[in-house]
Amino acid sequence: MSWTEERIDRLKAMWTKGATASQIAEELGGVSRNAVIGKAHRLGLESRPSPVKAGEEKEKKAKAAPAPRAPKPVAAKPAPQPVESRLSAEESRPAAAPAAAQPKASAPEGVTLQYRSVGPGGFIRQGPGDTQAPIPPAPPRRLVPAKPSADVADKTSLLDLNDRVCRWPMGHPGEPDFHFCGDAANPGYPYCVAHCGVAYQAQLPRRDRRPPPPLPYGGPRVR
DNA sequence: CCCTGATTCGC
DNA sequence: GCGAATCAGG
Repeated sequence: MSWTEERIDRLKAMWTKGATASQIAEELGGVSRNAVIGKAHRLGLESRPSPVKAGEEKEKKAKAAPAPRAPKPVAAKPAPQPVESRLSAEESRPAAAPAAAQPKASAPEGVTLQYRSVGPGGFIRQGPGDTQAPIPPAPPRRLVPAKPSADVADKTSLLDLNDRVCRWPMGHPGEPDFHFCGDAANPGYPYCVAHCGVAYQAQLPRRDRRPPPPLPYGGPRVR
């Protein structure tokens, strides 16, 4: 691969935007992370927080008489670039829960079991044997203005669940109006079609995705 | 180990 | 100019 103007522009844009060299290399394809870094420097792109550079100011030319470090005399391999398709576990996993963070609060007494939401319908049981400090029940909280009396009346409760309704949790366990979606489940799935779409987001390898037409390159990457 | 960017230096 | 090899920190 050669550095066409187009590719250089992309490199510049992404580098400026803060993408890592690895990400840029993947995005561009056909180049290594090192190639990207090398090119970025040759282009005079401003260096970004480097782990190594953090502790400079010392040594400088502290090359008293150390080994001039000769690279392997052997010719370097041409890097076949097998274009292997890899999906990290992160990327291929069903999507994360709508929300899972539990605010800290003082622990009430007499509570022996706590549940922590870790995903749609998923819970991590925390028993007495667990070393981790018990996570107190979520105090009442609202992400949106409370709907005064949007009661659980006609909402799908835990007892209403069966394999024909969508079990996508709405709200958070413990909250007064916590319920489940309850729409007709996508046959074979625990959720309705809409929530399946949220839960199972197949992620193609970055290089196989359609390049995001407008900058900035698909926005913030989740990590 | 993984990741990161910086640098060197043969090509 | 290019980028693999290497370094070095997190």
